[in-house]
Amino acid sequence: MNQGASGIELGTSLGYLMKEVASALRAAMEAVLRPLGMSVTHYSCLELLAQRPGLSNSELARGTFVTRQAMNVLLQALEADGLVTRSAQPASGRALPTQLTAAGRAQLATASAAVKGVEDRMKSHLSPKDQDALRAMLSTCAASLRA
Amino acid sequence: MNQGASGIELGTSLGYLMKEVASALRAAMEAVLRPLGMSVTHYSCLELLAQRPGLSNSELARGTFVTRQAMNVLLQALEADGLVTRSAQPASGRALPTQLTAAGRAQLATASAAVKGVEDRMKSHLSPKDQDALRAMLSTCAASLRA
DNA sequence: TCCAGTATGTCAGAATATTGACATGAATCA
DNA sequence: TGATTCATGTCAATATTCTGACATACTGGA
Repeated sequence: MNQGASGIELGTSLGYLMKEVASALRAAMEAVLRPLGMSVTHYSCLELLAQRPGLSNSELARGTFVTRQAMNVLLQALEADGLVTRSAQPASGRALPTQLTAAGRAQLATASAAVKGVEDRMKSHLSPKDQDALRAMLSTCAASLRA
Repeated sequence: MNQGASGIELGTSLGYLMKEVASALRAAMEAVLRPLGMSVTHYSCLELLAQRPGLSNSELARGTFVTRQAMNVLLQALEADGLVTRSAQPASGRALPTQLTAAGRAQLATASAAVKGVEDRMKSHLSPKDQDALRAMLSTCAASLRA
């Protein structure tokens, strides 16, 4: 009697569960990254850049799920700290390719190991088959939401 | 060769996928709630309050995954708009029970239907059995992260 | 009883992200 | 060619959330 016929049952809502896991994951990541002096977005940017060197500001923003304005502020800080470098001249259009420096790679190495520990803990009670199934369903959900 | 042995493979990382779905879900919710003049947290608070009347500020904060300070700011706005009422006297301790007003319930009804549409779209390509499996695995992940 | 530990509400300041806006460069098309 | 549309980088203002801090209220044990 607590919710109407068209309401959402929080206890069984996939959306609520998704938010719960995402929130717990973010909190766990913050807990291990804070001692390293990094935020989640900070780490995400470096990780993305390590796997896809040369990404532009806008591409990094999309890959880390923030606006390009927010990523721009972050990139300026990362560049000032000597963790990344941005080309002075655009290779094409206005996009400025970004690369990790040696210092950036070094900082990332520590953070990446810590974050991997968190992710391992998250899936510690899932069998490899379960993990594959979860991956597939999450991809399906993401695709459905984009449509 | 893009990442070290202990690195995270973004393309297959459950954590990254989770963030992707949560981000897409939040964006979709914002898209339908904005025309109604509500934010996601605003909606979440009303929904939680409808299903569990009398929750305190701190309990609402935990249920919507924000700090109690942020929820406090939101509750003051909701109260000023006549959507909720807070007891003047704590029933026990310092916790002040909160209730939805008729106006709050009315606003929630519209929003809840819109959000249900988003959630339905998200799971539109999952069978009922898949949905149960996804729920179970997400619960497992949340429990593992809390531990 | 007293005290340490925990939970809550709330204020203030700082950090972070978002929306809005504008100029620039490329691509598409009539 | 010229015009339109789209993507990008960036600045400014706003909004939202968080961290830090403090007082208050309950709880459990010495």
